[in-house]
Amino acid sequence: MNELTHLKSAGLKSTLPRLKVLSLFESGSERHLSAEDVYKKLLASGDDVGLATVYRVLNQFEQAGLLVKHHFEGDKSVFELNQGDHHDHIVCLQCGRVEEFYDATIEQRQKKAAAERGFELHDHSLYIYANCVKPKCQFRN
Amino acid sequence: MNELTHLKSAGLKSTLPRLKVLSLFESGSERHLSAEDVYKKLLASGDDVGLATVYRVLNQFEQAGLLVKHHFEGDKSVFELNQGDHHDHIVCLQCGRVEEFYDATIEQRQKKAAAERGFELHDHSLYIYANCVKPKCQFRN
DNA sequence: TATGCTAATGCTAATCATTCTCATTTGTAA
DNA sequence: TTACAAATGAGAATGATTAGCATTAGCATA
Repeated sequence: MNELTHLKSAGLKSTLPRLKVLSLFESGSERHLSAEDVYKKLLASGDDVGLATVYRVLNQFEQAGLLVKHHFEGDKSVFELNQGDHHDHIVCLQCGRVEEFYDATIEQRQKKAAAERGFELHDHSLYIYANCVKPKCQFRN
Repeated sequence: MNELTHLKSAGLKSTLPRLKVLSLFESGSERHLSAEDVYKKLLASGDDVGLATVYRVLNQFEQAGLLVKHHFEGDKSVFELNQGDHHDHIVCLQCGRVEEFYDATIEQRQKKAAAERGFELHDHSLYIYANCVKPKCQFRN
């Protein structure tokens, strides 16, 4: 299933801005991008889409299930391609690097915690804030 | 250790706005309050402090370790008294009710997940979004 | 392939939470 | 009581995100 099909099946017209945003995520240079990031990257590559459009498209893609939105510490939200595999995130407080992880036990205990208290689990967000170490960590970007 | 001592040991002058904010949290009518909430409650009880002061005081209290700040889904942050016991939160998507829980296994697996990937865990945030059921849930407030 | 309609885009202005500025007021230590 | 730094209050400023609206571009049809 390619970009075009993705858009169609989400009931979205295949427009230039949408294709560009989508292929930016699929190019995979960086997995987690904010609206601002996307906007700048597109400008840098000569494609000029409006910032408002970027916001709109990102939200539509999230609704359509093509992207997932996250709120890391701080204010702005970031998006990543939805590849069907749920995972949580570890964020380096110094360099901002993000690593993904999945822990079946944690998932299961959450479900249990909710159930025991009479809640029907809908969703959850788990972010681990940490410091990564020498080779990988590029202090403050 | 009373309010005054708390403030002093945090290097904060004992001022009227600070005492009022602190006792609001200690009165315990509601555990999780946003800056706006605090502001309105103070106004309602005849104490008029500026909104800017509320924000300042809340942040100082957080730095001082008297309060803990959370970012539930949505935009505004909420604060709660820091009683030393770390816990996570389940938030009802319908009525907004918040319940706290602690799961040692989850805590431990998080530490493990970070360590295995070469991170030094500093902090984490875990929110479960769910729907609570009949008796307790007051749909949409 | 040309036409028309609706959805999409791109500005700019508006919102909302939060922070900053700065003149005025208030704790507090001498 | 005095003096001074720290704290407050009001409103302006900020930063991310959204809304409003005139213009443009997909896309289905003739």
